[in-house]
Amino acid sequence: MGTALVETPLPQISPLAGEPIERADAERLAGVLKALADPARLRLLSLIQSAPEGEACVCDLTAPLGLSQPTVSHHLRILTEAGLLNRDKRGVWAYYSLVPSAIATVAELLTPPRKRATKKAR
Amino acid sequence: MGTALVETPLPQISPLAGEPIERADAERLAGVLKALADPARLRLLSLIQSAPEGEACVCDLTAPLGLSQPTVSHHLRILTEAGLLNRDKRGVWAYYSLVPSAIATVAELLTPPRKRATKKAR
DNA sequence: CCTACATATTAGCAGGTACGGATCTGACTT
DNA sequence: AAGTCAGATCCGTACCTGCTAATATGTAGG
Repeated sequence: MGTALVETPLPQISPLAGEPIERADAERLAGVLKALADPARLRLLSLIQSAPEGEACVCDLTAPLGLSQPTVSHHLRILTEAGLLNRDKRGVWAYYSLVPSAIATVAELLTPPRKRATKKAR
Repeated sequence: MGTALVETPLPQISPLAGEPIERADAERLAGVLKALADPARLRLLSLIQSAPEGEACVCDLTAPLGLSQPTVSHHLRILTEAGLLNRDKRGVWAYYSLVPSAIATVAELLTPPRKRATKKAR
C-alpha cells in the first residue's frame, strides 16, 4: 500500500517554492494531504489532540463523531499509516496520539518562502 | 460540490488548537485540503507559481503534466473553485495564477500553536 | 460567414473510498 | 475453560473521482 511516508519522510520541496515540484514528491505530499482531507479525520485529530493526556482510545471517539466503531478504526488506520498518528496498545485499549510535528511539517511544505520576489521577472 | 470556500473563507480554527473542531469547520477545511490532495494539482500549483509572470495558460500546462487538455481544465476548475487559483481570460487564452495567500492560510490552520509544545531537542 | 485555435463541458467508464453489519482476534476476568 | 469487552478486519453497497473521447463554446483572423 502507499504507506511509505514514515520511511520516506516528505518532499522537502514546497510546491510553492522555486522549482516545479517533482512527480514523486507531489505524490508523497498528496498522500499525506489525502489522509488529512476528510472531515471525520480532521475531527479525530482534533479530538485526540484536545483529549486529557493528548491521547484517546477508539471507544472515546465513536460517540462524538457519530460514526460506528469499524469506521472510526478505519479512519485511525489511515491517519496512522500516513504517519500522523501513533498507536499505543495498553491492555485492551488502543491509545492514539499525534505524531509530534508531523502536521507541522505538512504545513511548512505548503507555506511559501516568505514574501520575496520569487519570480524571475525580467 | 464544496465550492463555497471563497465566500466562507476558512474555519479560523486550527484542528490542532485548543477546542475540538466543529463539524462545519472540519468540512470546509477538508474541502480545500481535498483540492490540494492530488499530485496533478500540486504540480499545477507549482508550475503556475514558477511560471514567468506567476501565471500560465492551459496550453502551457498539459505537456509538463502529461495529461490531456480536458483533464487539466478539470483540475484547474477544482483549484479555482477551492479558492486557490485566479482565472483571467485574455483573448483566447485563460491565464491562471495563485490566489496570493490562500495556501498560506491553509498552512496556518494546520500549524499547531507552535511555541513551547515542542519537546524537540535541538 | 467560415476557419482555426484555445478552453470548457459532457458522457461514460474504471478505480477508489466511506460506511455499517457481521465476524475475527486478543486481553482481561471469573 | 468460558464469558466479556475493545478493537481490527472482512464484505457488500453507495458514492465520489480521475481519466479519455467527443462535443460545445468562444474568440481572433481571412
